[in-house]
Amino acid sequence: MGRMSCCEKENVKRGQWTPEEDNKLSSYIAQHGSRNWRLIPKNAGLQRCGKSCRLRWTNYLRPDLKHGEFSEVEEQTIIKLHSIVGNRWSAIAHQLAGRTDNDVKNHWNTKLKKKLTRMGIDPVTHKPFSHLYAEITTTFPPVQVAQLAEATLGCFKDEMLHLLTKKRFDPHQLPPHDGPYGPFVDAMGTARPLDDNVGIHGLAGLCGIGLNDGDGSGWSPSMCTGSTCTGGMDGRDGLHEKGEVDGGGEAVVGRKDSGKGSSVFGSECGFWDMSDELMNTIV
DNA sequence: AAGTAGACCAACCGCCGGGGC
DNA sequence: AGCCCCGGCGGTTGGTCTACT
Repeated sequence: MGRMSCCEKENVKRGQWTPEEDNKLSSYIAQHGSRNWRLIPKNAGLQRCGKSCRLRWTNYLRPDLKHGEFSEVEEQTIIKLHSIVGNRWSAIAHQLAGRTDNDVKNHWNTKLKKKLTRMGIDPVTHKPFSHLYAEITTTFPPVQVAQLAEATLGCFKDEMLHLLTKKRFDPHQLPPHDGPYGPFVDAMGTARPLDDNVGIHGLAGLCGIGLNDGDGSGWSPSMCTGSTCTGGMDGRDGLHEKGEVDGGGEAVVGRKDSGKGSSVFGSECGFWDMSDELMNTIV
């Protein structure tokens, strides 16, 4: 039995905020500040939980917020920062005056992810799909390539299927290998044997797809969120959050302790050129 | 005109870390 | 040291709007 959420403890209202509630909250905070969110709804005469008030204030009512469309510059900034810090929306939002983490997250999920996909770039790894395709076809036998293609349905199916139908797997082009299909060459160019529990899952992480262990029957497009790898890795943001691959390259994207980044994408993808100054402010 | 699907976004949920006791 | 509360965060949900059939 878990602890009740703050909104369950009291008889509080939920759902959309009314203009009167907004007025009450805004005027209370203007007078008394925003310390102690637990007391604010009580003192302001609101039947809301403190958490809901805080969210309403930080995401909508704060006077310094921008509410309009994201500019091209803002979008570029989000993409660049996401390529470095991953889904750390608050860190990204701090670099954008007047934008909240919720704004950034929503904009990423609804617009930018699709934009990158249309450009042929995997929004999870920020690598071109062609790069991923090369990794797939030089690493896996045809059966697994087909499975990957199937698992990719629902994620980036158009891009991947196009690529996967252009070239077939050629076992003779495999590099020398230690494991059943040779070492898994990850995003960092680091060779990993498949039996170290990273191989196919690592690739799945690169593709943003989820995989099951076992007989292969668990392949399912529904497992794929498009932005996170929900199977086989850490279930959250596998490659990013865990820093699965050591050595300090793309795979450190999103690591909270990452101290690198400015040149991370520049050489491999010819992609982003993040200034160290900007990096230092967010990492 | 009605129904449906997809896009968008505000709000909620659950987890985590920090601080106070 | 352990517990509790609070605030912050990222992921997810659900309502509304719009475009399409």
